[in-house]
Amino acid sequence: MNDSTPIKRTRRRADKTGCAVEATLSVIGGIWKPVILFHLLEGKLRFNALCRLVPAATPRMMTLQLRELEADGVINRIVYPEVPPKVEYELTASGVSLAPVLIAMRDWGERLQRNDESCQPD
Amino acid sequence: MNDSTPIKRTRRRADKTGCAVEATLSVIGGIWKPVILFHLLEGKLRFNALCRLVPAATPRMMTLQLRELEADGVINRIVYPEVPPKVEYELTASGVSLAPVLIAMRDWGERLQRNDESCQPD
DNA sequence: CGGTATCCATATCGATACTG
DNA sequence: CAGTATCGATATGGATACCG
Repeated sequence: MNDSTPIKRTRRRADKTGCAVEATLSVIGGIWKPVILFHLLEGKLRFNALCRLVPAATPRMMTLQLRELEADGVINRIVYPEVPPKVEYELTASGVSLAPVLIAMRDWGERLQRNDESCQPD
Repeated sequence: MNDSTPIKRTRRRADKTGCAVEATLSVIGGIWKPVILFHLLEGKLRFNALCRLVPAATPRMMTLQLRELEADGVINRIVYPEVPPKVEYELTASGVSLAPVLIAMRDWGERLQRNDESCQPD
């Protein structure tokens, strides 16, 4: 099943054409990115923990998304030099500042889910 | 029908795994969708007007995205039966309720742009 | 544990041309 | 004006296997 993102990395153009929205999309515009960030709002998470929280994203995708988020400065990758390996991901200050966006998305999604439920009981 | 049956619907499950965020993404999770919706916050817009506001999106993509947004009930497509053809798009109540998300995205994007600016003066 | 590399099917999207 | 059709290039993302 493919239910991944049609989204590719939006350009960083998001220029003065008036769309600051595009700028934001260039950072969180991958399907799993907002979800990942949302989970990280609650605190640091290890790679596998994230994979478990977003089962539809393969480890490969998780890595790719994580790398991009890191490159965009919204998350930190913390490597603990020990055996067995331990890596944690956490939001940077910039990432934390995305909270309003993520919370708004969650809120809206919750209402959507309620509607879907009443239409398609599962 | 290769391309006309496009854009895999991002999973509507957004289930109880805790990710209402995914549910939202299933609706606005197309690159141009948030941008389109954002512009529509200011009022109805005609097809070409939207194309002009989002130059990077080809008419083809614009149509595709618009159709999905319509199918997801966040915009209305109003056809005026006249010559020359006139079609307007407007947010539905559901679409309007996305405002907090869109505004949050714009706000965050504006700050990002300021940062980018200070790094890459144009 | 936390990845990475490769293969490969498919989806996505731009360009172009055409229509009612 | 507001699209649609078709072609083809490219990217996306799953599966699998393997490594430090």
